[in-house]
Amino acid sequence: MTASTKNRPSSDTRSNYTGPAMVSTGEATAMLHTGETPPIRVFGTESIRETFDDLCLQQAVNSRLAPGVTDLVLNPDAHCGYGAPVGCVMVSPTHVYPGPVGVDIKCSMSLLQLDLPAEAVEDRNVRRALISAICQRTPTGAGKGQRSVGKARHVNRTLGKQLVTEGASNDVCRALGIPTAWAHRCEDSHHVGHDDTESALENRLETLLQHRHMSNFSEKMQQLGSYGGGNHFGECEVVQVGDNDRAREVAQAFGLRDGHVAFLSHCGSRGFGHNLASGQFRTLQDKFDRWGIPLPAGDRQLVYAPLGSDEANDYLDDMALGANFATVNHLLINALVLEAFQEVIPGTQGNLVYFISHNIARKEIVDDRPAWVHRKGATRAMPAGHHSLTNTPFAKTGHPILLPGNPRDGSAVMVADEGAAASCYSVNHGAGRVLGRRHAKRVLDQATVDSEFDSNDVLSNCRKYPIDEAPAAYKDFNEVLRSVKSAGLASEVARLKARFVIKDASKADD
DNA sequence: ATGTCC
Repeated sequence: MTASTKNRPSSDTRSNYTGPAMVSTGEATAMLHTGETPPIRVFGTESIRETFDDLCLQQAVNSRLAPGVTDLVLNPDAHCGYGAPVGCVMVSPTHVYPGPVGVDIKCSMSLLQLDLPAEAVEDRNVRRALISAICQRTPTGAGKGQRSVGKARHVNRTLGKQLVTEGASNDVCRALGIPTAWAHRCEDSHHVGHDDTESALENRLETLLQHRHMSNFSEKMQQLGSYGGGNHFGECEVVQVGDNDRAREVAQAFGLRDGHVAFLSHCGSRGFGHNLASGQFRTLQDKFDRWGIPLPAGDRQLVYAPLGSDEANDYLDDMALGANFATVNHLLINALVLEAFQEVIPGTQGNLVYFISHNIARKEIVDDRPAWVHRKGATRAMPAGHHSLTNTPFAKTGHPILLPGNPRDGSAVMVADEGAAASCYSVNHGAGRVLGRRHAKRVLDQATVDSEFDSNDVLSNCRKYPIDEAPAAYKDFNEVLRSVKSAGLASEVARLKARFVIKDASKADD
C-alpha cells in the first residue's frame, strides 16, 4: 500500500454506495439512509449538516454496515477520520473496533476550578508569568515530557507499571502528589482488563514489555504530565454561568464559580497510547491479511475483533492500559497547573470539576443488553437519574460535559437532557474541523490569526499561533452548540472565556 | 494523535 492511500479508504470503498441520502427530520436532526439497515441518526442544524463531506458520510455508512454494529450516531462536529468519522458513536454488543476508538486512546477534557476572581488574571504580566510557570511544568510538543521546575515527580518503571494497571488509585495519586479526591471527579478513574480484573492488565503488560515496540516503556512513562501536540491544549478561562435557574443550580452542583478563573485541558495517552493503538492496528491488519478476512468496505482502518477472541481480549486490555495512562496524565497535569498558579499567585486553591473522555469504548447497557459503545470524538452524556450515575456526585444533575470550542468564541460546560437517549447518551466533543490541516495552512493568514488573538486579549505561549489550529479551521462553535440544544441532547450550564492558551508552538514557524 | 514509517 502506498503512502498516499494508507490513511484513506481504498477507491473500491465507494463501489456499493451511490451517495448520501440524508433526510431532515427536525431543525437539528436527520436520518442518513444506508439501504438495508436502519438509518443513521444525524444531529446538526442544516448549516452544520452541510459541513459533512462525502467521505465523512461514506465513513459513517461503512461503519454502520460493518460486522456486529447495531447503531451509529453522527454528531454535529463530525469530519473525516480513520475508518470511522471523528464525531461518531458506534455500538456493538459483539465486536470491538480499534479505529472507532481512535489512535489517541482516551483523549479527554478536564476542567480545574480555581478560587480566583476573573480580575486576578486581568494583568497581562500575571498571565505571562502563569504561561511561563505552566509551560515549565507541563511541556508541549512531540516527545516532550521532562519538567524543569517544581516538586520532583519522576515516574520510574515500577510506578509506570503501577499507574497503567491501577489508574488513579490512592497509591498512584499519593505517589504523584495528586489529590485523591480528584479520582471521584473522573468519568472512569480506573480501567480493568477484558475479564474485569486488574491482573489481566498486569499479565498483558508483561507480554507487551517483551515486544520491541514497547521497549521504550520507561521513556514513555516520562511523558506523564505533558500535553503533546496537534489539537491538544491547556487554556485559562473565566467561567460565565448561564443566566437561568437551572444553569445556576447545576453549576453549583458541578462546583463551578461564576466570574472566577478555571483551567481547561485537552490531551490523551501520549506516546504510550499511540504505541498501543498502532500495535493493535498492525496486529489485526496482519491477521486480516493472513487469514483473508474481508475488510469492512475494504478499509484497513475498520479492522475488528469478535468479543471473546484472544484478539478482542488483547485489544480491550491495551485500551485499558492506555486509558489508565491518559487518566493519570490528566490528573497530574491538573496538579501541575495548580502548582504553577500557586507559584505565581500564592494561596490559590483549586478543585477538579470533571475529567471526561471523547476517544474510548465503554461497556454500557444499550436496549437492555451490554454493548461496547465506541465514542470517537464523542462525549458521554448521561442525564439526571441515569442508572450509571448512581453513587456519583452527579446522580441528581447529570455529569458535566466539557466541550472545547475555540479561544475566540469560548468553550462550554453542558449537562445532558432526557433526549440524549436518542444519541446513545452522547454529544459532540468540540467544534470539529472544517478545514484540513494542509488546507488551513494554505487559505488562512498568519497575521490575521495572530491579530485576532490580540484584539480578543487572549495571550499564548506561541509567538505564532499554529495556523492549522486557528479558530477559522474549526466549525462555528455557536452553531454546533445550537445543534446540540435544539436536538434536545443537552443544555448549556456555563461558557468559558479564554484568557490565555498553551499550545505546541514547535511547528508554528514552518 | 504520533519524534508524523521500525
